[in-house]
Amino acid sequence: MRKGILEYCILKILSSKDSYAFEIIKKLKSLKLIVVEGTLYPLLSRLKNGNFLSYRWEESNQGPPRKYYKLTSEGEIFLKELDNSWEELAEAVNKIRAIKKENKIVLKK
Amino acid sequence: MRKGILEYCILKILSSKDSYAFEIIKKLKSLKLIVVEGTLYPLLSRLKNGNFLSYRWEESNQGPPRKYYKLTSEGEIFLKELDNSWEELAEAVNKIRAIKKENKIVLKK
DNA sequence: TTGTGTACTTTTTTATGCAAAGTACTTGTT
DNA sequence: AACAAGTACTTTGCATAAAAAAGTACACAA
Repeated sequence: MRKGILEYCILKILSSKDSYAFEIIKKLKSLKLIVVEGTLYPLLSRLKNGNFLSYRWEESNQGPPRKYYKLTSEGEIFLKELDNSWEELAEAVNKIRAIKKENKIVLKK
Repeated sequence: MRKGILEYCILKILSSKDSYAFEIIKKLKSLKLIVVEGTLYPLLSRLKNGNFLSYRWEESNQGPPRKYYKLTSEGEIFLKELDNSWEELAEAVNKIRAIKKENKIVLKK
């Protein structure tokens, strides 16, 4: 439904610190959000193609080079929109969660 | 991502009161969750085919007959699972929302 | 040299959600 | 009588998103 929750999480994480895919996956896992590579890499590419992210390569001393992603100014604006969407969604769902069970009328003998 | 938010909302609404599609749409709209028929009807069918819902027909005095959906016992169990999923998701997202922007070291002259 | 951990990429499948168009009943308006 | 508007359910077809799966490649340790 209101798509973009994962996108929102990724952008939010990147807004605090430039990061690369593998690190993002580890962070999400530590927060109990299972995300696999097959989901994250295409998502990052989409965000980059949409001009919400840019990247640079950096060497690593323990493995292959890393692609560090960074929010663009468009990305920051988009992040604010997603922030509002999340609040609206959470509010709506919480209202639904608060719905009381309707009392059925039970006829006494 | 963690699919099932709409499903969750529908089941939760039905758990409080048997209802029909048109009424559910109106309720969701009033909560600012835009849902259209093309989304809801197939979703209700899927839930029925999965044995989470059953239905009965009821005449209406102002329009065509209505299909009232009702949670099955399997549906109640599924609803509890979705309830947990939502809590986990909301908790994870809120943790991400709380991430502080990293201070960049600025060298003074 | 074999395995493990790191890291990115691509392809394929599945499911979700929406747009759009269609059927059909009731009530009110011209 | 004809038509529009509101109610109510159904189906089809498309676009996108997420997951599964398989692949490439580097570093290091046993």
